[in-house]
Amino acid sequence: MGRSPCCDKVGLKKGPWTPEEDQKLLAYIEEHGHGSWRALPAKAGLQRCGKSCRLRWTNYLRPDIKRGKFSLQEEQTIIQLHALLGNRWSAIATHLPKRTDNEIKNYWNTHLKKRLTKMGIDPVTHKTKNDALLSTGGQSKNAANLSHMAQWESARLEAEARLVRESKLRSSFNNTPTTYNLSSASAQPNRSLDILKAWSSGGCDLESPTSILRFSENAPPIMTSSVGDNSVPTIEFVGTSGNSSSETGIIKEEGEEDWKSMENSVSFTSGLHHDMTLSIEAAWTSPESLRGNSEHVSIMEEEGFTSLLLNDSVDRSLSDGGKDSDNCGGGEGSEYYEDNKNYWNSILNLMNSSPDHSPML
DNA sequence: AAAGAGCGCAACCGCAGGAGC
DNA sequence: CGCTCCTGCGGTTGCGCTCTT
Repeated sequence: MGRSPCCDKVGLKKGPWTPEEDQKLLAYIEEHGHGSWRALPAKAGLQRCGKSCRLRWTNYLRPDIKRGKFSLQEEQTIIQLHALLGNRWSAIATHLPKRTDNEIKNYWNTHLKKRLTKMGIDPVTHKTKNDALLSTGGQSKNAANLSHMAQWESARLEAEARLVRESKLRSSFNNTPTTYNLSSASAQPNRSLDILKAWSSGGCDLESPTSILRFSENAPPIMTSSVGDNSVPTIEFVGTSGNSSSETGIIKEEGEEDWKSMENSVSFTSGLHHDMTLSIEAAWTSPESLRGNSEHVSIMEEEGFTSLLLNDSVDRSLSDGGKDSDNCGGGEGSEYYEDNKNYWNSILNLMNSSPDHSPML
C-alpha cells in the first residue's frame, strides 16, 4: 500500500516546540479545529509537518490532559491493564482519563517496568521469577488461559473504547447523554459460575466473556484494609456466568469477526454475557442504588466505561460463585482462579510494600 | 566546580489500516 | 479493485536536566 511521506522534510522544523509555535497551533485549533492535519501547518503558519502538529496537540497541548505525577491508583491501573493488554498503550490510556498513551508508555518504561523488575516480576509476563520457573504442565495451561483471557479482554476493551468515543462524538452533536447498555450479572440473576472455571474447563458454551477492573477512584488506595493484622489488599476474581445450557453460546475462540461485529454493536448486551470482575476489597463499596436494578448499567456521557472501571461496584460477590453449581467447571478452574487471585495480590502487595511509591532506584 | 553517567520525557519514525476516490 | 490520503499506534531516539564522583 503506497504510503506518502508525512511531509517533504524540506524546510520543515523538527525538534522541540517553542512557545510561539504552541501558541500558533493552539490558536488555530481553537478557532478552526484541526481539520486535516496535513493542511494545518500551512494554514496555521507553522513550519512543521502535520504529523508533528498532531503529536504536539494530542500529547501536550490538548486541554483535557492531566500532567504531573501518576497517582498510586493510576499506577495500579496501568500495571493491571498492562498484564491484560500488553504494550497496547492506547487501550490502556482509554481507562486513564486525561493521560495520553505516550505518557503512559513513558511512565511504564521509566518507572513501572523497572519497579516490577526489581520486585522480581517479569514486566512482560507479569509473572514472578519463581512462577516462571514453575510454569510447566498445568501451570502452562493456566498461562494459556490467561493469555486467552487477555485476548478476550483486549478485544472487549477496544470495543468499549470505541463506544466511549462514539458517545463523545454523538454528544458533540446532541447534548443529551448517550446511554449504552452493558450486560450485567443480574440480567440472569442466578448466574454464579466463575467464568474462569469455564475457560479452564474448555467445555462450556461461552460467548464473549468480559471483565471489569474495579476501583474506587475516591476510595483510599487499596492498602486501606481494616481487617486484622493482615493488611494485604486483595483482588477478587469474581466470575459470573449464565446458565450455560440455556444460552445459544458458541465458543468463539479467535473470533475476530465476532468481535468486529460486536464492536459495531451499540449494546453490549447482545454480545457480552459474562462478567468477570477484578475487584479490590477495599473499594468494595457498592452503591445500593445499583444493586436492585442492574439489568442495564447505563454509562453516561463523559463517564463512560472508565466510571465502571474506577467507580462502579455493582455488587457481585463471590458468595454464590463459590458454590460451583455449574456442570462445566472443575478443579482446574478453581486452581486457576486461585493462581490469578494470588498473582494480583502479590503484585499489589509488592507495590504497597515498596518503601514509597516513587520509582525504585 | 567540572565532567561523566544516568534518567525522564518530548518528539520522531515507520508501519498498519480505514476511508475515500 | 487498487491507489492515495490520513490517522493512530508502538517503538525508538535524542536532548536536557539531575545526580554522582
